[in-house]
Amino acid sequence: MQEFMVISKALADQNRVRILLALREHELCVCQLTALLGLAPSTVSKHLSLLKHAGLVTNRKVGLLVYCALPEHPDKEVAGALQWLNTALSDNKMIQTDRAKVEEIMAEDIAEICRNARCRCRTDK
Amino acid sequence: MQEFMVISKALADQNRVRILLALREHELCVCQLTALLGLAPSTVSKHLSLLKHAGLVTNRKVGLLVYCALPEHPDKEVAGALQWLNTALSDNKMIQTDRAKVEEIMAEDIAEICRNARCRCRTDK
DNA sequence: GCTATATTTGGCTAAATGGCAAAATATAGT
DNA sequence: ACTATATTTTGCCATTTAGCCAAATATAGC
Repeated sequence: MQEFMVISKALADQNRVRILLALREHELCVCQLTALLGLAPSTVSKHLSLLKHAGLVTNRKVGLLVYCALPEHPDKEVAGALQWLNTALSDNKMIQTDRAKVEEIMAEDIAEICRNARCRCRTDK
Repeated sequence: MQEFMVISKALADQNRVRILLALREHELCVCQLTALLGLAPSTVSKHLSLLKHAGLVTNRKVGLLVYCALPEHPDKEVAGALQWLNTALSDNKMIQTDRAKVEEIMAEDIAEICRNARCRCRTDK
């Protein structure tokens, strides 16, 4: 029951749900997800840590970047959760907008994405 | 997306999940659910109001009693959620214990159940 | 080793949430 | 109308949580 509750609490946040659905299309690094959601990097990192702890996301480190993906062999609790997301939200407006935004992000230079994510709220040069 | 989030937040509490799984077997009134969970009636009522708002539960009033049940024709978001609960938790220990407890509750006199629910925390006669 | 950069961790604040008790509401029986 | 009783609403408190910034960590390139 504990495992299930960790998963259901992980799904109880819109930004985390958006992350999971974005990862259906592509493996994405933290700064790309930061660009998608428009949040502080530390906030996104915390969301990802929670999702990972729930078994909903896996990590792969490549140089400085941490790439996130959906698990390849999820257990039945996780698989059921992801299936629910798919059936309930595949045709959702916000998710479709996100999908388009992810395509833009994939097209851009990743260094540029990371820089923008980091400096998002600075006013000084 | 808003509807989905209401549902996912409704599932992010253990007691609400227990309610939903208990209702698979029998329609139950508020005081029977109160007896099952061992919470204050007002707390259970709040949980039920939330579940109802999410479309996960329906109400039927019979005299003084309010009977709760799973929806007969859920939309796809709700149906997917209930399906997830089923696959993830059918063989869960706590849920099986709850099932047994519900059988006991069904066997008892309902007036007695209600009285105990109401007086659960009084120390005086 | 030093610097740059992506991510994580820690500390903080504001808002949301789950719990209870007490009061209010609704309905049945007298 | 009055009483009893099942449920809901309201008000309160303690805990959790999502967000940010600043500091710490990890890795790559020099």
